Amino acid sequence: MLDLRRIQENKEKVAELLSRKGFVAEFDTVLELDKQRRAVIGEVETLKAQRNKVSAQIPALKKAGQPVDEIFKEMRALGDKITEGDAKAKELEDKVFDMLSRMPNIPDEDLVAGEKEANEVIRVVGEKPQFDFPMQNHVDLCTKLGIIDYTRGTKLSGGGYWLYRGDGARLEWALLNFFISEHLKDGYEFILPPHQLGYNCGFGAGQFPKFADEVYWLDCDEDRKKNRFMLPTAETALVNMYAGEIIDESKLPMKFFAYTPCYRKEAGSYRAEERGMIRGHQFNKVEMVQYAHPERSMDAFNELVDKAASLIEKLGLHFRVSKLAAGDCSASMARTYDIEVWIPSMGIYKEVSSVSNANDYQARRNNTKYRDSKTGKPAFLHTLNGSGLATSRVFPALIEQYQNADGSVTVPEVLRPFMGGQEVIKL
RNA sequence: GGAAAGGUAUCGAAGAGGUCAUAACGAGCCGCACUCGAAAUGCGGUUGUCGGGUAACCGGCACAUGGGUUCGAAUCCCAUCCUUUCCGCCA
Repeated sequence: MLDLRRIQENKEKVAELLSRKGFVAEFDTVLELDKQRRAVIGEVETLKAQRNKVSAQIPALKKAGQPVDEIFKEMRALGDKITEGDAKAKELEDKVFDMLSRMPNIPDEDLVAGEKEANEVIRVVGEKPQFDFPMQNHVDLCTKLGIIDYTRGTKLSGGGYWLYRGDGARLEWALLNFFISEHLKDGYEFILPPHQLGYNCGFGAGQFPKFADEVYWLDCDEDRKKNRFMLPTAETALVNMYAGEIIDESKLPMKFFAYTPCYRKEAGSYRAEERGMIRGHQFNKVEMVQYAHPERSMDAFNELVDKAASLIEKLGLHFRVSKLAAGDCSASMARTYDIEVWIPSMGIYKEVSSVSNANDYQARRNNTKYRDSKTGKPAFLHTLNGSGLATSRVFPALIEQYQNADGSVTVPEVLRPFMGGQEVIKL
């Protein structure tokens, strides 16, 4: 949610920044509606003040045996006017709120305009592995090793689902355990949230109303606001934990991580190149979230980027970090860096982590505040999130980058403690 | 799923159509006093939000949520949500 005051004060600047996201801002209507809203509120409040004044005198008048019928008659007319004004104000308020809630977040000043093509690679770690034998892709490797069962996954649930089996399940679990142990070491609090969330969570995270069709809905009430949905990322849960609360400034930054599967429709986004487990309807992810003081959210952001990168680096995988152009950041985010891992068979880098700073965009939507020690007043805090990490790309990258000539796969050293010391996955 | 009770500030809790909503009474927290220090005690402070105003300040709203009745609602009525207890179900 954007701050209407910021729009009021600097319409052109905000419009320019939003245009970098490819969003054509039209503020005149909202501003005009808000002006009307304030005018109506002013009128109604004057009437209410008048009513309150008279109401306060009535008990005394009654006690003194004075006639009140005439006053009641006038008050009734006044009441009708108030009801009318309240309705008008509510209508205007709803319109303003709705319009504001559909606008994307303002990108940070240093982001360049444009889409994916304008992303900037800011760091490359490791090198593309060279193989002195015919390289296999992860689908073939996993199928031959019997560690991922695509056929039976499809049998159970259709396209976009798979089963982890045996050493595959162990490897997946080891990855998650490795991530978890690293976050615990860094002092993040481990959260296991519900996987089914209410509409307000999707709204607060900034994913609704725009992306409400891209999640799986439970229940069948016609009114979506009464239904729950399967979370598309743990961010949707974590970022709403303190909605409507005022957090003591000394508690910031608050650092959390959660493990959940992520459920996504991914309608129409399947491409031939995305075979195997690159894009599924359900994948495992450990998600990090921080609640930060606005003045220190950049520090939190850098910490999250470093954490995500260090995980993939410790796994010994070749990857790069990209600073996303404004248009490639999601609607809710002011700034996003992607960690992208090298998938040898595809010859491209695929996102394994997206680290973002929402600034106060999500906090405004779900009303999460901290008490500022300087002013003593509540203020919106900043929320940040980053995958740490999603396994659905790490797994294929790992299988492919660590493959051996005989079709076996070496287990990265950091994962061995989580796999009972196993060093290699083979038939 | 059924029944009953309930939802008021940081917590406990009173108020049961108006003169008690910043909201009694307890407790907590923050000052200050007393003290060598602490405890105890005493005094003072301690909601959010919206509108107007440079400000001091003025005003509106908020008793789970949304409606209704009324000149006036925490209080009466309706719907929804949630909590607790009991019963049922229990892979």
